[in-house]
Amino acid sequence: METPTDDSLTAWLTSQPSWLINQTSRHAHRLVSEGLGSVGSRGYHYRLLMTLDEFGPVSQADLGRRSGIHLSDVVAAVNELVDRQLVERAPDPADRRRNVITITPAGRRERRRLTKRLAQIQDELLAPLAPDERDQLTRLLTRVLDHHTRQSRLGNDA
Amino acid sequence: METPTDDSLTAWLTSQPSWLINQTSRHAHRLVSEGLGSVGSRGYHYRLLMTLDEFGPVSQADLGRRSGIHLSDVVAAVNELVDRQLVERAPDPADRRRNVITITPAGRRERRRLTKRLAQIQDELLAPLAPDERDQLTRLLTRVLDHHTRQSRLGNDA
DNA sequence: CGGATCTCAGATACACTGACATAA
DNA sequence: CTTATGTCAGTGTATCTGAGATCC
Repeated sequence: METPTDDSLTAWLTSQPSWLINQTSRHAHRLVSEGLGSVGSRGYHYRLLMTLDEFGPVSQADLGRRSGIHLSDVVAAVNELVDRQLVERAPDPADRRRNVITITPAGRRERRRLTKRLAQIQDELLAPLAPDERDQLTRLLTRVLDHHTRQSRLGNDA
Repeated sequence: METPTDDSLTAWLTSQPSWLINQTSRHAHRLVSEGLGSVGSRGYHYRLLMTLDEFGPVSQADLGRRSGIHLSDVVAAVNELVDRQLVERAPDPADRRRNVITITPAGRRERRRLTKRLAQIQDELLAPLAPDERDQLTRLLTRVLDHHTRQSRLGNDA
């Protein structure tokens, strides 16, 4: 399969891992967007609520680093979460540059609701696979992702 | 792992298949974009050249259906391919609504060049996996993707 | 008429860049 | 002076929506 024949070009392309991963990602993204969107949230909102519920009140810069969301996007997403009263933004008296973000009880409920929804989505996404196959896929993807995450970090920080 | 504990929320999230697939897709997409971009092309260009080289001169609507690219995006991408003289656009005398798109010899050469580049990229993408693991991953993703592609088609056409 | 084709303008989600003011 | 923080405006990409003109 290294060199495709001229009468099976698209068949070759659609069997390449990069194509399979990108197309599957489209479906995954669609399922997640519909799932979270049906209750008024986006991926950024969920990731921020998860981070806040686990690591407690933090500054926006910390929030961005821990969640992997760019600082400028944290600003916009936190604005939206504040509007929906799922988090609170307050100046840090100890460091007046900082805004401390705190999740509210309503935010915690929303976070739990979205978590349940996301768990259902995994089931839809991997519907054709048996449980042990799902584990296999998870392990393989984890290794691929770890590899590239480490590669990226070599150039970015440290 | 159905219900995450409160002190491992982000660990739970980053082990979910939807997250693994979406993040891996980002890396795959980056590798493909860099690879094709280094020779002046994008994914759309490549997919269109592949489709044209396999299925011969076709209308833009057909091109969109066969390549899976939205018609409005076919228009823009074909414009760019015409500018680079990789394809030719000519009105269909038999049906004056249609534009018939034909790949040029230069387009064929470019298609072969991009194919070789893309094969290398698969290797970078799956670097941490052994050959049999790569096959496993390909098979699992193919089944997941087939399932959702069929699901989508139930609502779209036919 | 209904339907197909092509084109363009715009929207979305995610990610990133640059500039700036402010404060440590 | 340098660095960190927060904010805003803007870029880029893959995808999709909607409107309109044209033609079968």
